[in-house]
Amino acid sequence: MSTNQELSRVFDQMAAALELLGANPFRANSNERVARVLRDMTEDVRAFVAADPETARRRLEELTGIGKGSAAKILEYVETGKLAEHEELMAKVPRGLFAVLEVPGLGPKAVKLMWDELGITSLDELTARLATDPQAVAALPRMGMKKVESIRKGLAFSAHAHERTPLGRALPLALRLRDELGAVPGVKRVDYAGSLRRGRESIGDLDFLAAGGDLGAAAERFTTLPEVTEVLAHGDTKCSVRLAAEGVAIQADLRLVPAAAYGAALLYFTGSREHNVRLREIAVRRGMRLNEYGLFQGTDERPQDSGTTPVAAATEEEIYAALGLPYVPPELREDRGELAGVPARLIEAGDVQAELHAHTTASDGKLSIAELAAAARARGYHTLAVTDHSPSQVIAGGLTVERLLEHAEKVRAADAEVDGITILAGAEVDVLPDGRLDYEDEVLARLDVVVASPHAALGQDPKTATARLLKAIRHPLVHVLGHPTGRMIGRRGGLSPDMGALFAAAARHDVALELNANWHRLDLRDVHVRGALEAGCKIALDTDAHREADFDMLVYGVLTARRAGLEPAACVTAWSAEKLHGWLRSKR
DNA sequence: GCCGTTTTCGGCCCGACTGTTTTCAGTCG
Repeated sequence: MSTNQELSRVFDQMAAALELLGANPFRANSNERVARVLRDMTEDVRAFVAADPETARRRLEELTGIGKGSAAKILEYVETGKLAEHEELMAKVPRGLFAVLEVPGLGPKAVKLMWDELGITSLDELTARLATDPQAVAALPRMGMKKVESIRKGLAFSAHAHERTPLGRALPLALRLRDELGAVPGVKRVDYAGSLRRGRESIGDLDFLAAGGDLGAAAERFTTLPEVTEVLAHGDTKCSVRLAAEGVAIQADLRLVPAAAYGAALLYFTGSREHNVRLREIAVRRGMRLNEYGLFQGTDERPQDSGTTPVAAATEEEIYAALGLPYVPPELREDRGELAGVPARLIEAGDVQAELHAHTTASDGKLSIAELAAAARARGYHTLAVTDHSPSQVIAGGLTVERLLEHAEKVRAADAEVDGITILAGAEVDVLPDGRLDYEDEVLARLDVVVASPHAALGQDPKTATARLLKAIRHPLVHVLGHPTGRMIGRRGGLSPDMGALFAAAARHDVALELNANWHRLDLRDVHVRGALEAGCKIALDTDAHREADFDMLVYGVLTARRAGLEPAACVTAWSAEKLHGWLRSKR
């Protein structure tokens, strides 16, 4: 685990402990915020504290959400490996209570009450007490048998409560359901919102929003879809169901909203929660009130109930404008400083014109050179690099030097034959555990494109991993560092190198960092792409295609890239043929 | 604990829903 991850856990634990001890809730909240800022940071705190502690302290204090107190705590933890306040708090709160706090329906007040009055300090103790003596729990203030029942249900559900669905499974399902709902007569508009609309790499549940005439029909359709396994709620303005389809089990909500307030509702249900909080704070400062019904003049409670006409409500754009803010695309709504300014134009799928990372049947792909080229050309690409695996990838059919050179000949022959696209001879060469590459330099020099990627020894410690990847970046024949961490979402964490050092080296040596669009990977991840851009790096948005349908993975990479603020100019695969080819040749 | 284009002190987003209540606290998103 990186130091940033360790620290964000420390602050999260302090926040939970403060809640359980009944401290000032705003103090607990600010610890949570520090945890989030640390999670989103692209730089390794350990590295920049080591470089110069006083500069580090000043730069930490400049971050919104981190003040003098928290900055000092971060330094204390990095320099000594522990934090006195954290240890004091952990000594006061039994460890098992943190798991109890995770049970849906149980919050800090109820957990503290059961701890104080009944001595319950773990999930096991809670389960046992509910089995043997539910009346004792029901008799506590503001409890009752219904509350006991809901805790029982929450306990049964809590093992799965935090499971998230990968973006690549959630998006196709959501698109299909959106189209089904949109086809219901009377429905004028349907969108998915929530973390899916923001393009997060994994999704908690699906949120749909509908407006139009007969919304009862939309609700009826939604709750009787063939994928529905359970209807959780079916009201006038909201329906909730559980869905199972294509290996995905997920909760989905449909909200029915009036067309006049569609933008306010879309803004509200898209989130993130933290972004919405910032917007409402700005509204209050300007003497207005923002909720899911609109932006209202004045700060009265529930202005929508008194028939007040909102200042803005129909579209998201007019709400941002009325707040005096730039329109923020959904992917950037994470309270990571987006209200201070957004990129002029985020990258779109249509901007991508080249694929620099793709495999054929020569290694582990499913397409011939000609088929791969046809698939790339069909998507309007001007350039395709054929980059099969190197010898260390035995399972993937990595090519020996002899086979590689033969393969490159065939690629060049295909390039001469096929019109409308340039086919380049390349390789995805392994970055070996010690940072050497899997082909000799004289072999690499004969290729048009070299993508260097780590595949093995992904459990290396951060220091070794940093040295390994730096060596690959400094190699003069490398164009792209492929899926730099090697992580697989939900399966393995991959390498945790010092990203700041990688970004600085990649910028200096003119190596593009890959954003691998395959939804199992999304590597680099969003915050790392952002860090890379801040350091002046180029990004190669690639699909790592092994079969035709893999080209469609681009959409996941684009969403991730947009979350990082990527503009077309910084993306080598969005460049014109002339510019891209010139850059590739500059390394030969 | 953090923050400031009204503030360095006194605030800190907003509404729905549930279950417990005679007016509202707790939880959730």
